[in-house]
Amino acid sequence: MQKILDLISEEMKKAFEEAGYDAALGRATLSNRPDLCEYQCNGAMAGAKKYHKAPLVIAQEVAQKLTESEVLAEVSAVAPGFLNMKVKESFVRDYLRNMRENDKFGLAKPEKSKKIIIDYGGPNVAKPLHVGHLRSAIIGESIKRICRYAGHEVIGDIHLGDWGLQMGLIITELQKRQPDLVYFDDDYEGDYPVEAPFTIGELEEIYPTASAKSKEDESYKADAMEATYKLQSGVRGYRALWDHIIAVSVADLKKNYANLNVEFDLWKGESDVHDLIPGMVEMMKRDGYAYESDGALVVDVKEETDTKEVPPCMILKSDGASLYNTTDLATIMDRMEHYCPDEIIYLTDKRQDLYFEQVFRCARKTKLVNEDTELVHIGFGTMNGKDGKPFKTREGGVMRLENLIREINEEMIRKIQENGETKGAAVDMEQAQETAKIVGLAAIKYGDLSNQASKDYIFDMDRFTSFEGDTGPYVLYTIVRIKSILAKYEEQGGKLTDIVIQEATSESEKSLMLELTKYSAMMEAACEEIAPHRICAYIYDLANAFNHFYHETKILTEEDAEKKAGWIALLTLTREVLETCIDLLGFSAPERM
RNA sequence: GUGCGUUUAGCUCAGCUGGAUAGAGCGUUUGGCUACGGACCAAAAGGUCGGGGGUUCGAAUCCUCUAACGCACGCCA
Repeated sequence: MQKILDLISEEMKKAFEEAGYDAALGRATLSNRPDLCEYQCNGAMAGAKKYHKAPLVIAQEVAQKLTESEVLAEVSAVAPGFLNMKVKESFVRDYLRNMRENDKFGLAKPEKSKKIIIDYGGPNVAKPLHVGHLRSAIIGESIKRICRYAGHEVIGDIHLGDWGLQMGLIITELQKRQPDLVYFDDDYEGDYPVEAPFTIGELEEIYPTASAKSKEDESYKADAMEATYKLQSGVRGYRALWDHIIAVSVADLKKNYANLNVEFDLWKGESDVHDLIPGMVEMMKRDGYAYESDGALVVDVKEETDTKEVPPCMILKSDGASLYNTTDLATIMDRMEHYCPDEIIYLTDKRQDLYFEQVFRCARKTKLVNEDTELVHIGFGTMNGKDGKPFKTREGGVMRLENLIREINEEMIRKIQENGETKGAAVDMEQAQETAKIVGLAAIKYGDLSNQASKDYIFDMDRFTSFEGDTGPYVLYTIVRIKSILAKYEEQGGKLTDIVIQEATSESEKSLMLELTKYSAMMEAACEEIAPHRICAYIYDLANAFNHFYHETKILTEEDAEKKAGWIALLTLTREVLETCIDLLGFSAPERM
């Protein structure tokens, strides 16, 4: 299905051509003066020089050709040469009817369906999630859903941090505390227990303790490095212990991500590519890419056209150990082999921009990726507190994600109760909690996604949880309101099937309809630019347009049955579009709130 | 030092790829509840788009210089 702007442009281009001008001048755009018109075309001004004619004359000639248009109701030429247009009610009606009948409201399929891997989340095992993980999860999940909806094959991979020194630290601390565990007995040959010798709570306490000790105590650190080495070289007991750590930690992570409505297709980690590293390093040396510099193994990634200094990409540290770069490169190799994606998208903090530039260049130079596989880094900004500095707890520590979510939920419950009380209705606590969870998540996600990902943003709990203004709860409220009307219509014996949208009979109705027609163009842009914030801006406008229409129109008491049914059809489409959009943002609407 | 990013209303942010009078929300002021959900709607006030120069019919948007702030620049991830 063609986008509405393309249809209007086509009409315009024909008119330009008929009037003897270049058709390309006929490109129509949305009006930026809604008080004057709905759409505009500035081609007459652009063509003035080429044709040595006053722009207004050109515009008038073109407008002349459109008096019989099926699409445009009004076309006027205005000084200095604008073409102002209004579209026909029947045209809009037909467009919306088509939207309802088409899959995805008529969104065109991509020219080529790509296979895309999205690498997001990136938590470390045995460490609690904190607010720093929030953006990667929220933005990554939304991008995954948008790309998938647009028609691409998308694989989301959590890319766990599960293989570094941190694992050695945990094992070391465990050994100090429980030296008698069979895992530490080198002579033990039997099966290891199925049950882990620790809980997630203990694990989360062990890591920071061990980390602190290793910073103060050299010999402790040496032990941890030794343990890391033994783990990585496959010592049985260490490996079994590691399995426990992963299992306990992953179970907890799954629970936490599920609460965020975030789902990964793959739970791979750094450990999965450990065995690939020696071969990869060998290849890089053999093919002459890697060389030794200051004891470390590096690959040059400078390019002639660089205006900045790009340091070489380090493959191995001077002690021979692998590092982040190494596992990332090996992961690329692994992904190429198993999935052969057209594109890999990484979501991390934007401070890692240069780092990814190096890794991508290195992967290309050493031919780890196909030439036509795109590597994309999407760097997001920092989540700041109201003071404009990185978000912290009141005490100044790192805020755990669970606590942040709990605070939001408590605030939501308070608001729901308040509302119930002012209405005089009894508040069902269980239902209130369920609703608070849904609305709270929308508040957090909308608050994040409505900003451009690459920018820092201020996390303002009061603002995000408000039901007024440009917020998640406001959008949900609008959806709930529509649902409520549709339910009443059915109660009154109306049917939601076999009804069709009619021509608009009021300004506010037409505005709502025109807002709906923008859907495809918005979605294409959101996907192409990988920009969830466009969806947020759109549903906010759409919700506003609906509320405006709603306020002016008595729907259920309308006596003309066809008109009433047309409105119900319009509401149904509005609801479907809104719900589709919020699903792509990663949240949903409750039945009541 | 080099590079990247940011700078738009009191605050938080948009600005659809160069168009007319730069838009929202919050906050402030004002009006609307005999309710299809007022958790809403309507209206007002509020801006030399960091600053200078340039490109052109026309610039928040493109080029250039400049300022402030943030970030990154080989053995962390």
